[in-house]
Amino acid sequence: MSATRVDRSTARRQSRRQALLDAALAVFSERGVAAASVDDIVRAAGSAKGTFYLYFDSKDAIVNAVAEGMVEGVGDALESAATDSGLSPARRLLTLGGAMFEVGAGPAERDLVEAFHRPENRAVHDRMSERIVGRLAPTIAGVIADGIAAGEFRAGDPGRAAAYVLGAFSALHDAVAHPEDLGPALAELNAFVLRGLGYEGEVPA
Amino acid sequence: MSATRVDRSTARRQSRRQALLDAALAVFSERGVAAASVDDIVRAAGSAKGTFYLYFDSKDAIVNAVAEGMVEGVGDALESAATDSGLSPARRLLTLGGAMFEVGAGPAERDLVEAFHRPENRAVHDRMSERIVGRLAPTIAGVIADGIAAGEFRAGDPGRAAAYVLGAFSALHDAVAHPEDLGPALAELNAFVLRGLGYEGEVPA
Amino acid sequence: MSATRVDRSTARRQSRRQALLDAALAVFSERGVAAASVDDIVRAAGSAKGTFYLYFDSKDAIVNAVAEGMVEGVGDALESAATDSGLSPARRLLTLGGAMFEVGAGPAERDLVEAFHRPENRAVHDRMSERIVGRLAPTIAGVIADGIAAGEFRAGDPGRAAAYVLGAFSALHDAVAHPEDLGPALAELNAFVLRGLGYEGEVPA
Amino acid sequence: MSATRVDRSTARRQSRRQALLDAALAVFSERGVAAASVDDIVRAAGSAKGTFYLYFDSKDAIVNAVAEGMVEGVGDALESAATDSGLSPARRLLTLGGAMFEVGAGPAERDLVEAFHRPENRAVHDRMSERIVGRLAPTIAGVIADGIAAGEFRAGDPGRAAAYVLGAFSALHDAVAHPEDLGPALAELNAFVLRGLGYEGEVPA
DNA sequence: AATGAATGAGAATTCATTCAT
DNA sequence: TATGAATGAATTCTCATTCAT
Repeated sequence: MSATRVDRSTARRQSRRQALLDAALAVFSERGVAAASVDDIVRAAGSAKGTFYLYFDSKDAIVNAVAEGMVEGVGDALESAATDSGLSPARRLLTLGGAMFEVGAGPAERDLVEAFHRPENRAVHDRMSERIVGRLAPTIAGVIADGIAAGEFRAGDPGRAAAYVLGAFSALHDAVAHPEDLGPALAELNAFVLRGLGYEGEVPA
Repeated sequence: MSATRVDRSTARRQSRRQALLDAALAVFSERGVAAASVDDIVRAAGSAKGTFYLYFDSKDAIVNAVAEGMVEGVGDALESAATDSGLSPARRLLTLGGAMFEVGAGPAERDLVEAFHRPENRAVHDRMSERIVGRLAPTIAGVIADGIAAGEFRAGDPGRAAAYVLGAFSALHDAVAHPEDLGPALAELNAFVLRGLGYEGEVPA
Repeated sequence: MSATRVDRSTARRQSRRQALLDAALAVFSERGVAAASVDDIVRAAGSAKGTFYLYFDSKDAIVNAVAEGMVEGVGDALESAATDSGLSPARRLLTLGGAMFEVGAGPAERDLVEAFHRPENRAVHDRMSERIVGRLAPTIAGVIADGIAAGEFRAGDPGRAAAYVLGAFSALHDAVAHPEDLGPALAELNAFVLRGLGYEGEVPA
Repeated sequence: MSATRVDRSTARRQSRRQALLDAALAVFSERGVAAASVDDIVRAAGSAKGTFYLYFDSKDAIVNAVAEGMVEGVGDALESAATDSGLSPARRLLTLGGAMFEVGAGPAERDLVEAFHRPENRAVHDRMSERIVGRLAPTIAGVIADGIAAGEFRAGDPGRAAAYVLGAFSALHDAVAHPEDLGPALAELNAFVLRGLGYEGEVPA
């Protein structure tokens, strides 16, 4: 009984928190992060200002939480993809790139991605990029090192190569003007990256 | 006489404006753009707050002007390099990349570049990147198109390829941890980019 | 049966109330009254916020209740001492002063007294002082009037004299820097007060 | 010319500041210090909220400034009175007491004094008392020590005696219910204090 | 009785911008 | 042109109090 009540209240607590996160996401994409006020967020979430501070210590905290939320889960998936020893380094790299692109591209965040391209919203975008990049760079460097060892890639320093690969991957969003271009854009990006690393085989689909 | 006076006052006007720009640059690199107040800027410039608004319409305007100032000049140099028909597309591309890296690497702006890598300053960093990118992307796309036509490059859509190239170029700063790594890092980047575009010749130094 | 149950629940009710009072006392002495939030109090009491309002109408109410609690009991003792017709007015006055000093000097409130000397806590200190003074002033005035009638004291208006006496008594805390000074300080205070009232006999120990 | 302009602007600056101080004084006496908001103050001063922060760093700063302002000047007068070697210690002590009573009793602060007796306003009252007492206690102790040396007073520790004297002095406000009682009240207080210190001569008028 | 999540009015402070001099 | 005092809307955050469970 007590457990049930706790569960229920935990559930409600989580949904409140989630409602605030969702609202923040929405407001951030509409107004940009800097311009978004806590007032905007609670208005969108339909809760009182005080409630906000029940769940987040500060505005900064929710910005981080939003970014965190977008990175969360993806990180693990990426790493397991990257370390899947059953695949060749080239494949693993592409899997990584694909997964990376998925970040923030969930059903509800579709238009957020679009919104992040407006200059005033770059800040969060970058905040997330930093987290992702910070987490991915070593992983990618590892895959590249593997590829070099396997004779698949030619590259100088794997760490630096990882930076270039990430740079190119990050540009995908900029390269895709219309959703229908995504397929070709991704294929071209894959080819660009693999060839850049000295891969000479066929580029896997 | 009148002309002289106007000139002199124009000159003074320009130096005032420049003093504000310099001050803004200094303050931005020290505090970050968002945290920098107009007060900070005028204090650093040694002028009154009202004076600021004589030269700039808003704080936003000076941020743009600072970014503009950093891009200014470089743009033309880049374009002329990119369109120098005496060079092969591959060479032109690398020249472009090198020039791009110079942006904001002048003597006084050395630490500004460093500062722009601090997360809170990403906004301007991006603002400038956007301007540079906005200006460069078409140029690069043109060079790539030339390269494809010349049979030097293989690539799908030149516009998208330009985005990837720019992405990789932008990552150079991230890749270079210590100044002495710049040489190798640049060489590797050049190779990465040219190979990524399907270039099969020797990578020019 | 019913009576027993009521008693038991009354008892529990009282202990809850007391727990809140104790917690408030503790929090007030640690943080100061203004800085202490209802949250702090209920956290210290181990009860829920709503419970607080079951026992007290407002934060203000518990502040008064804490003050009341410190005065409570002492008041009666003071009055009976003051009206003990077996003693001379001078003695009765000194008894009063001694009793007054005991207020808030109980075992657990030792550091509270110290805390009340910190400027930010003056508010409660005064709140209590007011209550004590409000209750004592007439009593003291009565003793002084008795003393005048008995030819022991010389003073103009007994009410005003009572105020001065209370003022001097209140200063005892300020006068005692170290606990070991208390003895001499009290003796000097007694002498000061009695002589101030025109008492010319030997000052009783 | 420049000097004149500076003077004028300094003058205006000072008057603005003073207007805020006056407004604060008024608001404090009406609402109490804790309940008074910066909004209340600027509304009363007829200036904008930002202006407030042009002159004071924080709400706390103006509270201190108000207290300071009330103490200011009086302090010096008190000390010079206390150290006027042409007077006997007894006289010097009474002069001190009289001067002390003047604090905050200026023309415009008349009702402030009254207001300070309402419980919620005790905080500033105390803030000022502290400053005054902190400044006066050593001075008074010095006068008492002089009096002991001169054979005029009998007292144990001059420092402790000073505390009692200050306590009694402070009670004057409490003793005076109606303004017309001030004369007799003061005379009685003087007698109380001097006798308390063992003074056996005639109490000076 | 007890709980604690929710409330929302209100507080202090900041800062881009204006304007009288 | 230059000044800098004045402005006030907007922002973040607090906390006493309420109320559904």
